[in-house]
Formats: sequence, structure tokens, C-alpha cells
Amino acid sequence: MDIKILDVAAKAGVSSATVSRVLNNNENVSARTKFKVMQVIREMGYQPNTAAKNLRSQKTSTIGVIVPEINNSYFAEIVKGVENKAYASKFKVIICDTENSLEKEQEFVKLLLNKSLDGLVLVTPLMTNEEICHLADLHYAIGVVGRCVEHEQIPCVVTDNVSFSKEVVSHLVERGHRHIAFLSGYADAVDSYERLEGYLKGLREHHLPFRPELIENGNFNERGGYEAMMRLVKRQAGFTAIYTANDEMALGVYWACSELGIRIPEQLAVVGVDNQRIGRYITPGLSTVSQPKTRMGRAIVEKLLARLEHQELVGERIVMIQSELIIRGSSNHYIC
Amino acid sequence: MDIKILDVAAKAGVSSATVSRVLNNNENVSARTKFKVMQVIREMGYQPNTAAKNLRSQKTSTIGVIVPEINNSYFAEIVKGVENKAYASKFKVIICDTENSLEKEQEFVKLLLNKSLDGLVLVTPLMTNEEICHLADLHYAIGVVGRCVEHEQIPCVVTDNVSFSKEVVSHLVERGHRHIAFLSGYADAVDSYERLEGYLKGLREHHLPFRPELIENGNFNERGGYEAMMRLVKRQAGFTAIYTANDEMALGVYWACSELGIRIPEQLAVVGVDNQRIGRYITPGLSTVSQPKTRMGRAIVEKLLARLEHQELVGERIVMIQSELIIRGSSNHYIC
DNA sequence: ATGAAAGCGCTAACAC
DNA sequence: GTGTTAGCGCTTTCAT
Repeated sequence: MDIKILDVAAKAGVSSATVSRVLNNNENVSARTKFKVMQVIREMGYQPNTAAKNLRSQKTSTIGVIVPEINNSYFAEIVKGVENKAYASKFKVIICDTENSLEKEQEFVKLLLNKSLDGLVLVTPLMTNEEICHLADLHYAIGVVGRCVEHEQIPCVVTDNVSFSKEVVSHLVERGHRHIAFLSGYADAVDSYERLEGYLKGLREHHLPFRPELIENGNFNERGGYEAMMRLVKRQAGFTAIYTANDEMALGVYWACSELGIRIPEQLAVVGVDNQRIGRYITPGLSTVSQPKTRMGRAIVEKLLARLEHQELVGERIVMIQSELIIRGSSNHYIC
Repeated sequence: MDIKILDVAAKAGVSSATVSRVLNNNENVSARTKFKVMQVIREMGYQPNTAAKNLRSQKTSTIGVIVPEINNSYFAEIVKGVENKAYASKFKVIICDTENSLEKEQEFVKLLLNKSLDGLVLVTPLMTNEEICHLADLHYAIGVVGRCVEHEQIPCVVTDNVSFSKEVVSHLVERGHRHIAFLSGYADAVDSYERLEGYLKGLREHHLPFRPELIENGNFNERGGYEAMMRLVKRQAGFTAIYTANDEMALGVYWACSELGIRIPEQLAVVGVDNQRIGRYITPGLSTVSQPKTRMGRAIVEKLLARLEHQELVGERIVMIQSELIIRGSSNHYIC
């Protein structure tokens, strides 16, 4: 059997309470005793039993993180930030890759209820805001990334969709474009909606008319982008630039253009969002918006751990992370 | 305070032992009692406390997985397999992204010692085989992916580096190549070594001489591949094809070729390993070897959980996962 | 088939 | 500054 605290206590000639105090850096231990105990701990290779500690202290030093798919660089980067920050605070991280299954997500949430987890990070969750708020009402510590949930005690890390989308429009206008199409993702995604909003605000700022026939939906994936672009072209609406709500759809646009013989950027400027690695390798390089994903992960953990420590949220509830427009060949061309 | 097993017992008019039996699907409970207890559990929304359960049963239903970097599709896919399989068996997964820090890796291993984890999966670990074997000697459940550790009780999931490398050579020979260069990763990496071995065996099989001046090291990254290719060319060794130990270095070769005006595949055939997504988008498409990463993750968890259940390893200790050669434009050209 | 009771290994309130 | 001790909430003999 393993060594337990009483074994250490016996060998060090003190009580288990004193050993516990040493382990938990309690003030009330003389330097001499502390030294002695530490020495015995090292000698015996003692490791405090986590389950016993958790049971007694009603804490686990563990948080969960739920992502739709871990094998997607966007989420993997966020998870990295979560793990790194948690590790720095001696917290463990249990992951859940839901594969877009609401059921699996809800199943995982039970780890909060059965006290396997001190807190939970939801990255673009499938659950409704009501469900999330309900958990927070029950005083569970929740943090959300990529969506804004209206609840006093829920910190949210979001991106500045509206602001960078306006920036994209400004950039295109500056290059001489006046007819800019927009490809959204699924209609009900917040990111989609907010990027559309930013696009519209950008147009207004530059006194450009909003033309509904220049809006299409591409479901956030490559094929969807391809098909949306085909529909747009067939409509003969006339546009010289396209802003796609993510890089994936931009790839679909590239694909469509190569089939249709449309030259990028001379005949069509393209700007995406996500700064996927591929964008740097395709020709021409894809202009895009870069979001500091790892930092987003770190930020939400910071908020969550503070909430855990002080029993309530501290500081700003909503953390908006600034993104950066990266201009590459696909939109870096002046038209007259 | 939360509801505990005694509350359920009281309300159901039974003892806590009976409730526990129901929860753990023990045979010795009458159908009637079981039904009644289940009903009360549901009514009260009872959730068994994990820490108490863990403490009492000396198990955690949790495994750890250590990867060098989670934000790398190769490892992310493996983690996905690990998580999916674990979830299917009601196990939780704690991740550790070491960022190639041996220290962090060793720190994480302590979770095994302090009983936070029932088992641990090491993906291309930094630790020495000795360290890993030592843990296994102490009867901790360990699984290794991407490296073969010689220990009775350690299951290993590895790829068929030698065999697919031979296949790559055969493919190139079939296209008419007789002077094939090889770019290895870091010299001490097993993958590097085995791929080199397969390359050499492939040459022998086709009665081609081994020419040491055609071997270079590119550190598994893009820049390294670029520099290695430059050295190779400067050497004027004369070769018409190059096999790089991963796709990353192949990208470096593309880069070098574009600077040097070498046409792929007409003047140089290129084959990589990993089937990174980028390979499909660059021009010409990169021939590569695809490894079923998610399946590797599932496989090691399967082994590990079986080992946990039966207290010892069952079935094959070494699982070799078959890879697939994907031929794209970069090598699909016959030379005379 | 069910209940009583003894811990699992630790922490913290209380006593000295 | 240190020791004693009572649990944390569950599982599992051992009775019955």
C-alpha cells in the first residue's frame, strides 16, 4: 500500500495535522518542524491522495472544457490556452469533444453536478443560453467563449466581430471596391450574425448602399462557400469583392473562381476570417482576420479561477479580444 | 447542501447500502426495491459525489494524455481518438500539453502517483524509456503512442514507418526515379530513424545503391526542410526525387524549389508523410502518407482500459497501425 | 434481499 | 505551535 499522511507523521514524530499544515503551507508551523516534515516527505516519496483531499476540501482543482471538435485548429488553440493557464494555477483540465452532439455536451455537464469539476468552460456551446444560465443560477462556475450569455455570474470571452468586419469593409473600400458581397455561415450562429452586422455598418460608414442580392449563406464550410459563390455569380449581381465569414468558405470561393476562370484579386478580392494556416500557402495568399485563440483560452480560465477563488465574478464580465486584419494577395490590389 | 445517498435512502425507505447497490448495478436487489430507489433518485436529482466514490473505491475513471503540443493537428487527432474512446467507456480524460517541456511532462506524471489518474497515455514522450519502464514496474498503467517501449506491461501503438517508407520508394522507382534523396527529422527521433531504415530497405529491394550524399536532416520543420534542400542542391549530387520524413519539411522543399526555379514534379518528385491538410491545397498537390491518427488514439485507450480492468495487459502488446500512401501531383509523373 | 457499521486518507475546528 | 478528533460521502464486508 502507499504511504499515507499518518506514516509521514509517525516517522517525523509529529501529528498528521502538522503534516497537513506543512503540505498546505499553513503559517502555524515552526520552521524547524516544517523542515523536518518536508525531509521525511521527500525521503518516503509521499504523495497526498487526491480523492481524500477532494472529498475533505470539497474542491477538485479541476475544470472542464467543452469544444465542438478538438481536431480543428481553432478549438485546439483555445484548448491550449485553457490548459496552459490552468496548469500555471495547478488546475487540471478535463476535455470534452462533443462532435457537435448536444447530448454529449449535456452528459459532460453532469461532471459539475457530481463534483468532478470545480468549473466549466464552454466554447461555442450547443446548449441554449437558458440552460447555461440555469447552471449559473445553481452557483456552478461557468465560463463561455465565443458567445455572450446574459448572466451576472458568467464571464464571456468574445471576439470583436462587428469591429473587425467594419475594418474589412474599410480595407476593401480603400482598394476601390464599391460592390462587396458577403458570405455568412449558418444563419443562427452569433459569429455569422455579428459579422454581417459589421459588414452592414461598414457599408453605411462609407455611404455604400446595402444590396441584399450580394448576401449568401455558405454554412461555414468549403463546399458551402463554393456553392454560395456559384449562386452569387449566376445571379449576375455584379461585385468586385467578397467578404466570407470564415476562411473555409473563402477556400470554396477560390475553388469556384478557379472553375469559372475568375482571377483573384484582379477580378475579385477575397477576405476571410480565422487566419488558417492554409491561407498563407494558397495562391494568392488569403487576406484574413486573425483571432488570438490561445489568449482567449487563457482569458476565460483567468476569469473562471478568479470567480472560484472569490466566490463571485471579479472585474469585467465580458472580455472582448481584439483581432487583427492580415492583408495578403487576395485583396491587395487597387481597382479604379 | 447537496443531496447525499442517505437522503435518498431515507426517502426510499431503505438503507444507504441498498441505494449504493442500485447505483452500481449490484445483482442482489429485488426488482421492486430497485425501481423504487431509481424513482427517488430521479425525483431528488441525486448525483453521487465523485470524490467520495473515488476515495472509497480507489479508482477515478480518469486517464491522462500527454502530448507535445495540442495545437498541432497530428496530436489533436490522437487526442480526439483518446477522448472519444474514453468517453464511450465512461472515463474522463485530463490533458497535458507539454510544449515540449520534459519538466512539465514529469510534473504531470505525478497525477498517477497521487491517484488523480487510473492510467496515462504518453504520445511521443520526452521521457526516457527507462523512466517510463520504471513507472510500469511500480504497476502504474501506462500506454505509449508513437514509440516502442520494451516492457511487458506497456502497450504501444506505433506506425509502420519501415513498411510505408519502402512503399514510397517503390512508388518513386515505378515512376522511373533512380536517385532518391531522403530528408530525415531530428536524428534521435524514432520516426526519423525508422523512415530512414525503410528508405534504405526500399532502395535495396530495387537494387539501387545507397548514396550518403543524398541524405539530409531537416528537423521536421518547414525552415529545416528548406535549408536541407538548399544544401542538397548546392552539393550537386544529382537526384530526381526526394522523400521527406514529414509534410512540414516537404513544404520547405517546395519553398526552396520555387526560389531555385525547380519544377515539381517534372524536375523533382516530392513525397512527404502526415497527410496534412495543406498538402491538398498547394500546387502541385503533395503526395504523402496518411496515418489514421484518431484510430491510434482509440487503440491505445482500448489497450489501457483492458489493462485496467484485468490488472494486466491482454492481447497484443504492440499495435501497428497501417498507413496509406496518397499519390498526388508532386510525384505522379513518369520520367524516362 | 437488506441493513449496520467500518473505514477510504485527508483537513480543520477545537483544545492545549 | 502542535495534537486530537470528527467527519467529508461513499462502498463493502458481515450479519441477519
